[in-house]
Amino acid sequence: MRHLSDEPNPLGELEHALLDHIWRNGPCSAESCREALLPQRPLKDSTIRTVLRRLEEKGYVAHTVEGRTFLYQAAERPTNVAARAVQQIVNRFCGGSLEQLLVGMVDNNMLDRGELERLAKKIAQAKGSRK
Amino acid sequence: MRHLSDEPNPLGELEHALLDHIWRNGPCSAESCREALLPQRPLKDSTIRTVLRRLEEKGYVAHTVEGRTFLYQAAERPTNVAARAVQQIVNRFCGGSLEQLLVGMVDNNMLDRGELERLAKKIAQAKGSRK
DNA sequence: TTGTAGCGTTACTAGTCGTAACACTACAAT
DNA sequence: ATTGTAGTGTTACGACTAGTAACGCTACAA
Repeated sequence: MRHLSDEPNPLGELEHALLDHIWRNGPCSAESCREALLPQRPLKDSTIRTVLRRLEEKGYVAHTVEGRTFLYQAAERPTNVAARAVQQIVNRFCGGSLEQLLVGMVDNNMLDRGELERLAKKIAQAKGSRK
Repeated sequence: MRHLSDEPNPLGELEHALLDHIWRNGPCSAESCREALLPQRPLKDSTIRTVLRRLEEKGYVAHTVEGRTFLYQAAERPTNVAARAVQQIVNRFCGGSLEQLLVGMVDNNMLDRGELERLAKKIAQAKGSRK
């Protein structure tokens, strides 16, 4: 019983591996994806294609037709996907307060306060000069 | 085929609702949980108890016995759960770089650079005086 | 002594993900 | 012209998860 108000799509492990490959390598055919994963996971081509189609249904990738071949490319930058996922978490667990989340990360020694400060400065600067 | 290297447990919607209730209200019996959710979700008591047990299996809550009744209480603070979840996301999607994540959030207008800076200061300060 | 509150056990259902077989189509080489 | 094949679409099956719940057992209270 999936709810409509759910967040826009968790990724399975293989799905993630494929998406990741596309993120790293840019547009790929199903076959090239398969070859890339071969050492880790010897899978049939139909498997790869099924998963790629699912990734497309979920909106993570899109394909264009090149000759007879589908070229899959990422629909979004990974950091954007991550950002939205984090937003969900913040809403669910931190009452919408990003600050609380960051405090929690400090508590869990995932980043120390110094680093956080440094990051903030860096970003504030970079943002000024970028784009 | 669930993988062992998976993150330590996604929550379903009802699971989350119950956990959230416990977070807000402190230790509760199954029955009090059920009553609290009644308006939104009229569920049988056995349903509530099943989900609470699953939450316990997943490590989100623990129970103590009070007379004949189980009192469920949160095993962890929500911000800690959130922090770990975010860590997963950062690893998966941002190459482990929290900075990239934050940049993404700025790009998506989830927080502006000013706010980020302000947060960093606040946290750096609070951390000094707290605990 | 019996009703009932609260527990444990078990189960059904729908959905997701990993995995894949099979069938169809169009081009390429014989 | 025929056929191999690369690439596609369709369909499916098994494992697992989450929502939902029935049922049965036990101990206290009236």
